[in-house]
Amino acid sequence: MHRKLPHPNLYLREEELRRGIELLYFAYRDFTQDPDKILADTGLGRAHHRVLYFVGRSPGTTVSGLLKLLRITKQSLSRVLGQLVDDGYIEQQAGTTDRRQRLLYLTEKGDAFEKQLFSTQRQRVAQAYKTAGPEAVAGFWEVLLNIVNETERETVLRAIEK
Amino acid sequence: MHRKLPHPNLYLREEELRRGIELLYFAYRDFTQDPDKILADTGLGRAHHRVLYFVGRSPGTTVSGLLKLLRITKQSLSRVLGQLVDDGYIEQQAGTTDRRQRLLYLTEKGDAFEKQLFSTQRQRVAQAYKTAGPEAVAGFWEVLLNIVNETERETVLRAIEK
DNA sequence: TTATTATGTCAACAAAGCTGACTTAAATAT
DNA sequence: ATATTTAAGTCAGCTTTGTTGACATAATAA
Repeated sequence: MHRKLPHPNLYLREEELRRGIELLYFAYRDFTQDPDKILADTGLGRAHHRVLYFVGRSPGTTVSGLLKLLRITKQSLSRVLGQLVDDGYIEQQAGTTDRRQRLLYLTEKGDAFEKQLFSTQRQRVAQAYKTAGPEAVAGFWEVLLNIVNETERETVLRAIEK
Repeated sequence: MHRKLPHPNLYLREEELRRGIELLYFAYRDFTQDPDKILADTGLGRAHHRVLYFVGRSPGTTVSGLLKLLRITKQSLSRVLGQLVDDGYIEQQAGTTDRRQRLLYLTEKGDAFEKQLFSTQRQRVAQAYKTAGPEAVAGFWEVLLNIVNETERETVLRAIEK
């Protein structure tokens, strides 16, 4: 594994920090483009994808759980979520212990669509994992996790907060 | 270094792919928030930051170079770039060999502001590099680079296309 | 001389965020 | 019991940042 390592004593140098920033920017730019292409044909956008993704990842999550996770306002979420419900991608159920809550679930249609969107990113990420190898993947996770706000790392590892 | 590795034969499993997707999303979400806070006080936004960043990174880049790099339309760029020029963050010089080109440079003011914005991200990324260690950083770069569109990896490594 | 290229501009529109004000129903606290 | 807080939703209007389409100017290339 003759992988280029950042110099042990110099890995905080500006050049290496900027490389990380740029890679994060370009990787994010390209990895969102796959689902965006599919979404363009439906009436939905990237914001809808996020909601589909996280509801699929954590069925039964609540509206306020999603709000915290996505860090947007309820008015923004409401618009997007309303469309997803109207179009039959998401179902709402009143909470059992707290009936004010709306527990969110993907419908079959929503599940199928999420899978379709995921499959494009799956390919891209799988190819990257495969090319880079398991040790690189572990490093990738570790650095990204440490870039996330410290207070939210636990939440991120659990994928979603209910 | 008892780092958790993805299982060699199973590293393409869905769970591990979704972990990568989520980490990318959350890391991006949090690492953009630092400069956004500063930008909120000026009249500028994230789009302006990107232009400042890449012009600073590659002084003398052209308008069309930026357009390809950022993958936005010239009308979008024009609005943002125009404000940066009007506000004295960026200077334009006619190209020497091709006088139609506008070569872009940060002014002193622009350079100072870019440095201020960068410093917030620098801290975050430096801490993550330090915590994760140099091998992890190498893996982080390698996976991210492989997530970028294959046709643009060279460009990304050169930071910017002129 | 003509066509193409680099840049810029006007106008209109869309996605997705925001603030502020207000409502309803259910759960909690006093 | 009553009052307060919480979860969710709604209406209205605004901002940022992206998009199309049409057209203009100056410089380069054919």
